[in-house]
Amino acid sequence: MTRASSPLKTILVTLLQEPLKVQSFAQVHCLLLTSGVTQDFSVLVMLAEFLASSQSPSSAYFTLKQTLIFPNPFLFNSLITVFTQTSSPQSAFVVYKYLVCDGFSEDKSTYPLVLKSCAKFSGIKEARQIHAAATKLGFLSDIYVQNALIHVYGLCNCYQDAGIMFDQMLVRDVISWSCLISVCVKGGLFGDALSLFSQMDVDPNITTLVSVLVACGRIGELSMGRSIHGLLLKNAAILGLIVGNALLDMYVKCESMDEARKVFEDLPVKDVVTWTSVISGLVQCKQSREALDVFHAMQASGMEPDKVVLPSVLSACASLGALDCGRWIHQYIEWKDIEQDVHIGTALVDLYAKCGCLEMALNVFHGMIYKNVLSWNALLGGLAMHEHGKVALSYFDWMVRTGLKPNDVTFIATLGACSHSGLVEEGRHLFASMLELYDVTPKIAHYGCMVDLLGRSGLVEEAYELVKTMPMRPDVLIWGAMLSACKTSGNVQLSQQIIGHLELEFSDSGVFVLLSNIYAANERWGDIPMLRSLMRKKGIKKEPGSSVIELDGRAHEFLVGEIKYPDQKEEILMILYILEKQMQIDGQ
DNA sequence: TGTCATTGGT
Repeated sequence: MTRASSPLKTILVTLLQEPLKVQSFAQVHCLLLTSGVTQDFSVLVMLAEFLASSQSPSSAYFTLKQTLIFPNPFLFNSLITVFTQTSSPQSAFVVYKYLVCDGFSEDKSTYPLVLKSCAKFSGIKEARQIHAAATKLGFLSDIYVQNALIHVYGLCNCYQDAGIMFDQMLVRDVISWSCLISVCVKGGLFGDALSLFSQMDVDPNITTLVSVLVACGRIGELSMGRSIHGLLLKNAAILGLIVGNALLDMYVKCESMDEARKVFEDLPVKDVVTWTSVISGLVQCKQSREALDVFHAMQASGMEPDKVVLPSVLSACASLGALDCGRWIHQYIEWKDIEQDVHIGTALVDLYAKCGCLEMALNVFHGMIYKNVLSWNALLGGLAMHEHGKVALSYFDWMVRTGLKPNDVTFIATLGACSHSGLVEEGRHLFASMLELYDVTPKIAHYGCMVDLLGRSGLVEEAYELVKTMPMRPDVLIWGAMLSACKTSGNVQLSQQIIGHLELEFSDSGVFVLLSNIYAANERWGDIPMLRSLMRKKGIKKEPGSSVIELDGRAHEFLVGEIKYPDQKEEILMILYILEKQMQIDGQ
């Protein structure tokens, strides 16, 4: 091959590395064509990469075609590869179409490459065309093509086609198995993924094990996750970052935080994914204070938070009422120009709503470009909590008008809003519409909302009728709501019936607090020691009440006894006070 | 020169 003079090549290579305007590229292209550099393969590869990253697929294809003396599949494959990596992977398929129309210059490597682009833009129609062409031209027997087809069919939710491809293969390698397992995981078919793993007749590789770990985490298969951990340790002394992160997240999802912490501490290198897994895990396990501590440690280590970790941190702030910390994060998002996607927006709405800043919650909510059901739920929950029943109902109507389908949480929030604002008729109507209009089957929590709504409005008998006709067994929350209703209306007789159920079935300290509340409201002081001895007999201990306050941006938890009157727990404290007093009287 | 892998909110 004739090599171009080295200085000219250097100049051209430099020019190709610059982001050029089309006009000046034309000049560079002239130089390329006239200098003989086009016979230098490495320059041609650079040209192909340059074209795909800066021009339309048609212009890139035809420019490359003009430049080549002999058509070369490798260079067209480079075009396809680079287009696949851009934000418009469809362009890769356009290049493939031109290749097919010209009737030359594709090879067997073209098929996996262009199928990968289809997987990226979910082009099932395009993938089927490629499948047909590969069959016709005899490329289907290539294991790379087969594996790529399994992948693309799986990602386009055509699991049956992926399975058929897999079954038709005469020889399957570890990639074939990994492809099918990973598409099962992506499609939420975690059980299928694990069953495929158990059927594997070749040794799994690291990638396979990562997919299997994800499946274990999602269905809480802790023991299998642990055995994969053992398998990994046998093969590598130190876990790589992706494998370590997958392992860590498996323990997190299985809520085995001690093991998760151990993996976390042993990881020699941590990235933002590592920190995110631990923080979101702690939030899910209701350890929000620890989550904020880890977040502060993450910042101290110099790791920059991103748009994925921040919703979890905001959620921790929301559940602790750590408004200052949440506000700081909101400012940080604006300062660092972090994309305010639907996750971040929803987490901010939730934070402000839970902390009682409804105006801010509404501001953020209305500023969101895209809202999903969870965004509306966060707002509705906030409105419910702060007794804006009518406003919540109008937002509910608005949500439905936008075409979004409410889910079960939407109804819990909206029924709760009715309950807190005493909107009985509206609540009844909403409850009836759940299944009828929105295809959402009422769960026990929805019955709980209705019992609460009716009970708070003094309709104890109607609430009890509803409990009796429920399609499921009433749980402790339902009876708790009934007892509260009895307390409000002073219906001791009905409460006795309910207590009968409770004494037999439940051992929850909250119910006993409610019971004592009823006795106290009816001045039945004599029954309280009976209650207390029943608690002792059933081995029930009252969990200490707790509250959290924020000081200098840090959340601090206080147990009962450490501070005198944590306002949120005032009612429980009062009851405990009554119980203690009664004990003192008994003792005298 | 081609096929498979990690983190998110009510």
